[in-house]
Amino acid sequence: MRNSEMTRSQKRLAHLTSVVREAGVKLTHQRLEICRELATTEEHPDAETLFRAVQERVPTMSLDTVYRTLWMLRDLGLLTTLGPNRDAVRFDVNLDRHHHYVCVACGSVRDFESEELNALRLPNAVKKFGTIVDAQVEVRGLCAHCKREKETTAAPLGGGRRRRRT
Amino acid sequence: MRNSEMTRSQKRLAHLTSVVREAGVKLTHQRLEICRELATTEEHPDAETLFRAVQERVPTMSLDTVYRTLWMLRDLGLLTTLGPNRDAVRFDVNLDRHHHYVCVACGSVRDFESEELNALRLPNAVKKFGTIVDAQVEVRGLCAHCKREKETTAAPLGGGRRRRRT
DNA sequence: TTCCTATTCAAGAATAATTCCAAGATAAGA
DNA sequence: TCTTATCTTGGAATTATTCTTGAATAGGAA
Repeated sequence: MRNSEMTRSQKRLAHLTSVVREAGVKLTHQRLEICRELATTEEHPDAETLFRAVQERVPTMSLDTVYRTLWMLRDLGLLTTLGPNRDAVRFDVNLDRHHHYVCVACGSVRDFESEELNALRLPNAVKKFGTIVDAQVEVRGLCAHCKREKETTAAPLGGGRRRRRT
Repeated sequence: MRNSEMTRSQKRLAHLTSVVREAGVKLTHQRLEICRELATTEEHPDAETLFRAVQERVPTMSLDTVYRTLWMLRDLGLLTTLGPNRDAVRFDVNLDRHHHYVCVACGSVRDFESEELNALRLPNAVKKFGTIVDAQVEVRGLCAHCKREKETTAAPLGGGRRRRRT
């Protein structure tokens, strides 16, 4: 089968599995099935939803494995999470129009303002989804502090997500 | 004191309290202190952080009150939460450059693409925060489905956040 | 001011997402 | 096949958030 004949989800699955393998991570039955599920979804599922879907094919699947696999895939750059990756809901009292810089490592968020970004025009397709109350840019990156930290201590893969409270 | 002489945080506090009052919501000691704390912060705190800060001035303050007050303020449009307002972390396997439409009511997320948005230029100030791996637009609004729902049933204020699983 | 009462609060129990732990399985190289 | 480092599981542990219930109080009325 030539690449051009593969469906979108087939391509995705091939990409997922090849990157996992190349990273030297064992491609277990469980992980393969999770990848399969991820490859076909056009949604933004949570772990529980994936768990339930995969469980139909692998009845012994555990929720913990789903979580561990998802964080591992994230660490390999194969998926992202929506919003700042956090333990708790965070509140924003800044009522002025502004945008966010989110550190993908520690979850800290910095505000910034930009007339140019405020003026951005949205495609018409968006209006079909529903009403629009706000549009803001979310920039993701590694903040200066975490970058320094990462250069000194290399964390292992799939190390979970929680930043323990101190 | 003229308005122009008020500090940013004084203005914020005045705005918070006046909107609360006008909404016919009792401005209790606890709520006032939470507003005070919110007015001074330039961060994006979680409920626990606010709780600890306010507790120094009001030792009997309960965490539940902080949560209830925050949701109430959100319902009045005085603050927002970061990211899609959710119970669980959600994952995004779409590796193509894309943007999100997030429903503020049900938390559903739709992807959309836009060459114009992909090309947006970030202000230099952002680069000082750290490295940049991605920039995406997050449009918030009320999705068609929730809009319809809202027109038929009006929910009370401060009704919490959780969408119970069905 | 004093009283009334709907609203609000505190404390702890309940719920639910996510992670940890210990012991048994298994992928993949030799 | 054999070996072993890595993985998975089920259940227990954590932790963010909400619920419940009886006590407290803001703000209007007398």
